[in-house]
Amino acid sequence: MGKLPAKTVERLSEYRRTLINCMNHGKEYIYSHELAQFHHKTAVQVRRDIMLMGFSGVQRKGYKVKEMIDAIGRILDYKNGQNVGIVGIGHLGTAILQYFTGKRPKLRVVAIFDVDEKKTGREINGVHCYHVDTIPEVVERENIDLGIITVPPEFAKETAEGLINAGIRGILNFTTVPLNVPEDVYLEEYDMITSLEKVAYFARG
Amino acid sequence: MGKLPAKTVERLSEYRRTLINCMNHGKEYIYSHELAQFHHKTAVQVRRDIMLMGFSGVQRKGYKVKEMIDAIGRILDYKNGQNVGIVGIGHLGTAILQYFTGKRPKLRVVAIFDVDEKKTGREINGVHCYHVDTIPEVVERENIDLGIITVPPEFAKETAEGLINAGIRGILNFTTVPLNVPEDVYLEEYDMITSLEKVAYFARG
DNA sequence: ATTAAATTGTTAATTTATAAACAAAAAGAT
DNA sequence: ATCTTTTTGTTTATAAATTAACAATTTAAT
Repeated sequence: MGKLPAKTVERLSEYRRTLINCMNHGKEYIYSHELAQFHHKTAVQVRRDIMLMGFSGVQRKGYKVKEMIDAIGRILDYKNGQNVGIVGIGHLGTAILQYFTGKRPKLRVVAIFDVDEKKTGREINGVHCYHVDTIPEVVERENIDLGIITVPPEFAKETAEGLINAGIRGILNFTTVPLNVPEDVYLEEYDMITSLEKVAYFARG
Repeated sequence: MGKLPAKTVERLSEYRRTLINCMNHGKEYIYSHELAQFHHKTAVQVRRDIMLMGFSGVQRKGYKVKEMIDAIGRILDYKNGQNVGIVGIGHLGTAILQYFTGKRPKLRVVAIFDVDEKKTGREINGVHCYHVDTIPEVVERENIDLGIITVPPEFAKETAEGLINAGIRGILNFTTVPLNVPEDVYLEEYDMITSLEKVAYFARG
């Protein structure tokens, strides 16, 4: 099946977050305009995204929450799940690790890496912490597909290279250093400073 | 002066990051295609962004790094700077705080807020930690324009309301809960799960 | 039953964002 | 000096994303 537009994928992920919350509150159906309001989007856009993923609602009743969660899962989740490794267990790495535990069963953080001997060899949040030097073996053995990089900027490049050589398929880079990856590795970069500078720019007249 | 497109503002912020790095390495001029390569963009886009902000380069030599940093500063930085408050000093809040210290003199983290008595009343990374109950006074007294929310999801809504009532102009929300803000408050939301789910989706065939 | 109101699904239009194209100018080579 | 190459700046074209428009359908009300 052909890939959906990146923007639609992002929104589906956001919708699912809200839908799960709705389900936990016992909500059975949801209208496109309700979902839209949560995410500051238009109802048309929500319906269009839903159409693109091949799901259908019930006219005059909206979308069945539980079914739609499953439908998004069929798009976003890989059959047996994907394994994730986090490199750099400082504050940011730990925040991400905590964030994930128990939230997305199909995205499992199965290993974390650091250089600090106070951390390596121990478990943090139920996940074993390995030394970064063991990335090649551990990525192979634990079948890790995706890497999250939260190391200090000066180690960003070599960390990425290590992960790529170990056979990783996707990288989420939180360092301030832009990376280069081969064509067959998907790279996503996020810089908090940019986000805040954007807020700062638009938060004034 | 009219506002630039949001995408251009984001890229200018990213360019500046790289330019500062170039300057620190003694680089005097940079070509549009060099800057483009760093950020996985096209040279045309870089030149267009530069044009939109009203800056000019030197033909056959490129852009003067130092001058361009200043030019971006005239766009992104507010005259006397803007003050920032972080609410929630868990791992994520601390990571952001560390990230910022000494990096952007015009974006000053002047206060952090928490409920934990082990943290309130003390200094963390050189910034005083206040109890969240004192947000109204501290925001007023310290002239805080921008708020970063890194509290547990169940407190996201009330935190935002508190900041808004205290007169904040912009919010960067890192919680998993979508917020609602009045028209005159700029809101930016970021969810790590969405980023990783996007990577997971595109990192497979 | 009939009508009115509400909501989905989809096509068409619009807007925004990106890329292509190319003139103009500067540097260097001949 | 003249020509060639390189790179900027800007316009025009293309592509992507969003919004508008509206038919189809269902529910509820009269």
